[in-house]
Amino acid sequence: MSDTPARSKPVPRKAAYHHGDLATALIDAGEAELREKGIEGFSLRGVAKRAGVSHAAPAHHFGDTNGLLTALAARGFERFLARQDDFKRAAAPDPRAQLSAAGVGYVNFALENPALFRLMFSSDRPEFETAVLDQAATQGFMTLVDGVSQITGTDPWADSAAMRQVSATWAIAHGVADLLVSGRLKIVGGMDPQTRNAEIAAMIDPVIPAAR
Amino acid sequence: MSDTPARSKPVPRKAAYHHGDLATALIDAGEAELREKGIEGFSLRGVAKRAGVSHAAPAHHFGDTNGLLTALAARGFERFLARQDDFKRAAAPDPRAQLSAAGVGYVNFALENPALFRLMFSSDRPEFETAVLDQAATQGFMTLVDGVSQITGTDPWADSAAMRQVSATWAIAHGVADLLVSGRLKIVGGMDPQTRNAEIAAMIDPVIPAAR
DNA sequence: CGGCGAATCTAGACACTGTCAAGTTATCTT
DNA sequence: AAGATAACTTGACAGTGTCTAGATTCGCCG
Repeated sequence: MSDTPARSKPVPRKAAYHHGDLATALIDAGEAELREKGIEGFSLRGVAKRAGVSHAAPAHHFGDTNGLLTALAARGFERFLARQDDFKRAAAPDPRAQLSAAGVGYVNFALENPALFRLMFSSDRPEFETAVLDQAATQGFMTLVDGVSQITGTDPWADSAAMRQVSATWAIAHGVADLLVSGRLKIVGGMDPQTRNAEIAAMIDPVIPAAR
Repeated sequence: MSDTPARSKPVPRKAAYHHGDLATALIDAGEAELREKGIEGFSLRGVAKRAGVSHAAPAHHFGDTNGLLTALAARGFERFLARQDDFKRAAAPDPRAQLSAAGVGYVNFALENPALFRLMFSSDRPEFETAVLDQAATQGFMTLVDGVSQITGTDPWADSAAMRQVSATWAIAHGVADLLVSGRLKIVGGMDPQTRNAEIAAMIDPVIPAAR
């Protein structure tokens, strides 16, 4: 979406005063800061220092700290969906296997990006009303609704039992992810990745709706 | 536990300089601060101001901010378990109904104390190695293990399938709670309490193990 | 090609935060 | 009654987010 070679941005410079593409550089730096310090140690000045600019530079691109966190969360949701797609592609094509794979991808993303996951789901700081973030955050739910719909052959928006299955599927994946991120479920957390994913699937699968 | 009339504390004073029982007063103030400002707006100086003492007074009782948050989390877990017991007492005595009620209590506590719930499950700030907090946090898991054990007649510590059912039960309750707290699951969140609890139970119950 | 408006970034200041050190006041012990 | 100890205050320091004003560079229009 942002890879039009000319035009969009004047190609990153090595310039001194004008950075060239500071906005994305700040997002990169912010992601590193988040990963290393966690949400609760996240500092806007620290991000600026990482990017090699003055402490007030981020404000011009993101307004305030929450603005940058909003951008980070939006990018997080994109990667989140991409990670689920990774697991889907590696799974059998039938709808139940696809939904199960998405769930395992959900949990794996959380384990791979714990601080980002918390920013996306357990923080009040990102402004979720922002168009770009709201859309990114909603899209995952839409594909989930779609997945259940393909299995059951019903429209969850019109069938409250199907919508309940949507919620339950989401909840089991999210619950496993969040408990693992916060260091609970130590038994599962300590497994090697392969058997761990099998264990995760074994927890999720019973909740996934049966084919109609 | 702390209601021995004499001895334990010199009975709250109206004194000026020495507060009498500042430690619990700070926990009360801290809980109010947490409720109103959330974790991310929590300020130790704000807590001191609420309690009417100087900004450095809390340090003498709790060390640093994380020390107070640790105490808050510990008290949170006590209330958490008590709230689950409330729901258990109001439910049928058979083991499955008891476990289901505990799950609904789990979610209700989260909805009633969103910031405290996040402190307990989505924050790195409390020191979970602290004896009092570690014990309080572990106790819930123990009763959960016990509940599954009573239903299945097996010992989850010796039966990996039963332990998986423990994890899954925890995960579905936790997932529903966390998604509701963070404002996802708007459909469920918007219901009136009674039908909402029925909906929560309907999501949880299929995950609860069947009787042996 | 030159200059001018606008975008980009820096520098400084302010109020606020958590934490530390030193001093003050009350309680407890003997 | 006096000295020791615990409880609390005051002041200071570095770090934070955000605001303002100023400096630098880019892009465009002539």
